[in-house]
Amino acid sequence: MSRFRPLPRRFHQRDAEVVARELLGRFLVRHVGGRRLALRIVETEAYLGEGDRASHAWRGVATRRTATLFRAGGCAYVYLVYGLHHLFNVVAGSAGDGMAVLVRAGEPVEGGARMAANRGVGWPAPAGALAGGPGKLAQALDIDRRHDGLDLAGGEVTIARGEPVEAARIAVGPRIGVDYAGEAAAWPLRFAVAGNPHVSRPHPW
DNA sequence: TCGACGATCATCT
DNA sequence: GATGATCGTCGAG
Repeated sequence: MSRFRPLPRRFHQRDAEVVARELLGRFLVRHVGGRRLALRIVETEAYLGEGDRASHAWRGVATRRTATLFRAGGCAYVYLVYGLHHLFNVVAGSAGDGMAVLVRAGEPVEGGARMAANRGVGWPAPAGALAGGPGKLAQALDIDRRHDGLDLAGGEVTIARGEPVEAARIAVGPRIGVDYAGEAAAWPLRFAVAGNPHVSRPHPW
């Protein structure tokens, strides 16, 4: 009996913006090598699919890389950026939507020492050093393209229940690193737990 | 087949 | 604030 109970698949099968808000405060749990690593999600971004130029799905058709992005909500979408970093997303919506939520930052709640080792930093680590950014988060949890397409309702990587964050405590702003996306770059689709020190950029709002 | 370019991070000035 | 690392993916030819 675990303190981490997975959320049902239908939790993720809603609009990406709703899922992005409601993922705050939940747990991202990784089972590896007989150990359990867990983060409390404190920062997310929504990618709306076709029509959202910042999304890998903006043209509306699946490519080799984006095939899992078009599946039904509740599975992982993991890819490599800049030839260096893996980014972990939760696929949202229904099959064909191409919607997803990028998990940008988390607060370590279990397995911190192991995450520090995965990251190559000392332990204890300062806030944000382990998972204060999407590339760091994936590295801390040893997540890479092997996990692309995995069901998040139970298995190596799961999203578990936690205390949802009330709307008044959610900071909203434009997404990071999508300046190329024209009008969509300014859309307020980045969500964070206001004032949380593990967020990927210090007091961005 | 080739060229351009990232949903980033660490390190430098 | 600026820059280099580093490679899979995609669209053009």
